[in-house]
Amino acid sequence: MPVGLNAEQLQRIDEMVAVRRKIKRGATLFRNGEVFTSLYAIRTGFFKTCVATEDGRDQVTGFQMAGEIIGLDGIVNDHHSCDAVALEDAEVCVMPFEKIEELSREINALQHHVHKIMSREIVREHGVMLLLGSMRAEERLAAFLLNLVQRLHTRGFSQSELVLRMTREEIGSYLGLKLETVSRTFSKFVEEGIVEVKQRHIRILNIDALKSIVNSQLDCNDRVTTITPISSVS
Amino acid sequence: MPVGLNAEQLQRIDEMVAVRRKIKRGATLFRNGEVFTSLYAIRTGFFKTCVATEDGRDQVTGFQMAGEIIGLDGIVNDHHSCDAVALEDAEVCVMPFEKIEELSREINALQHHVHKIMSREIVREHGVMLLLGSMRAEERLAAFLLNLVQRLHTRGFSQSELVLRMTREEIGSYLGLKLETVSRTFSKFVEEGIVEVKQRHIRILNIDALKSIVNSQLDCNDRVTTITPISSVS
DNA sequence: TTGCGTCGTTGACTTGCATCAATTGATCAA
DNA sequence: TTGATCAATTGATGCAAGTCAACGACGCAA
Repeated sequence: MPVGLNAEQLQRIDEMVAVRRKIKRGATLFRNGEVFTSLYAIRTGFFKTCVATEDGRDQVTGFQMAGEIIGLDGIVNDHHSCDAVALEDAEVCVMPFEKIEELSREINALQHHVHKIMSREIVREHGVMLLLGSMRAEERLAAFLLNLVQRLHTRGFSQSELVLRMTREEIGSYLGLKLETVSRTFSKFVEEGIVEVKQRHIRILNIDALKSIVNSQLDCNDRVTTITPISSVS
Repeated sequence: MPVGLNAEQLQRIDEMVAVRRKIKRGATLFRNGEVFTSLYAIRTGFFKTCVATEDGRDQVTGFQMAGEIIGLDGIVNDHHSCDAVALEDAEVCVMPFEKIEELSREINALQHHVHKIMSREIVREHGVMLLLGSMRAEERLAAFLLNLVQRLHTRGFSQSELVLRMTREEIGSYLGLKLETVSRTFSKFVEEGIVEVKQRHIRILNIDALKSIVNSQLDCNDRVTTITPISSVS
């Protein structure tokens, strides 16, 4: 991950991430309450993390894909405070946190890398708070799709097509909406010619329309005139 | 902060936090876009942090008080991604992040302490996501009050009385509600005898009622019968 | 004191999303 | 294939919170 390391340092990092673990679809990598020992780097597969209240409500706090780090929530109290569930068969690198701390005392680049990962997660969550606190259903779903497709694109996938690994209900939980609202909003986007939806297969037809939905509710009246000419509304 | 350090280590940490900075009420400690150099430990005063979209909406992401650390958002990109505004005259310790990294390579306890602080922030934000994603107005406000009073209590203040340092609008922004809704919800709590409200002075009359509001929407029908006998409804 | 600006409360009305419910489509095992 | 189960769509209806607006309370400066 970091660059500019010598052979010995690389070797030691390699050793740290040597242990792998496979998780079947539907199984949990860790659960709320379990003792925290390690962070996990996702090699393949797709996860959701979620927190729950006593009374059974739960909230998806994020979806994680290859290359992302999972388990940071466990550091504070030596116990995990959320569940990590595989949404498809997955494989992770197990990185014992004590090892990480030990190595990052010696390798400055690793130390800083770890700090960045945690800070990035904090900033990501700020974004989610903004979404949940001030956006309307359409904006939330548009932001969600843009975020997903962007992350997939950096991993070499298409900019315009994606396969959702999660149900409408899970999307809804993440976005603070009910599954029916998610479904209706998808349908609305389809009507407007912004996306094509075949079950979990999504094709983005007008990415600019999505972007303009996200960063302006002010434009909500402009939208029809701004977007319609571009999009393929019949 | 951490314990079990020798004299020399304590000395070096003391040096790191030696620089102070005063911020007047309404002034910013840092702003979105500014270069990140330091974390700040709040000595006195009260802050809010907020993020904004291009189109001018903004979202309060947290309220911070004495003893808490602010600025973690800046680590990822070497630039801050939110604003920190003093809600009352404040003083902070300026802790250059390079120094923190340097020292925490040598002092294990400090290293782990830093990791815990970041992890705690991540977990806190999970809680806010749960609040924003799945709670109703009353639950949000009750959770907010309980959280504030609990944090104040650990700082030696009353368990039942508090002075809000922020406006209804700022509370609303944090909770994903409009200021009118915050105001109405306060009024509702007053009617039910759960709190006393005189402008920003809040007295909690029935903390159990607040707690039961937070962790059950299931009980929403029980509530009247469960709570009324205890509370001082006239 | 007066006037002014900010903050807070309350009422009347609207609306976006939730809720409830029915139906269709997909997946999979027998 | 067939039934069973789960996921997704769509419609009808209700309600919590938003919006708009008026007013009151407080602090501050002239």
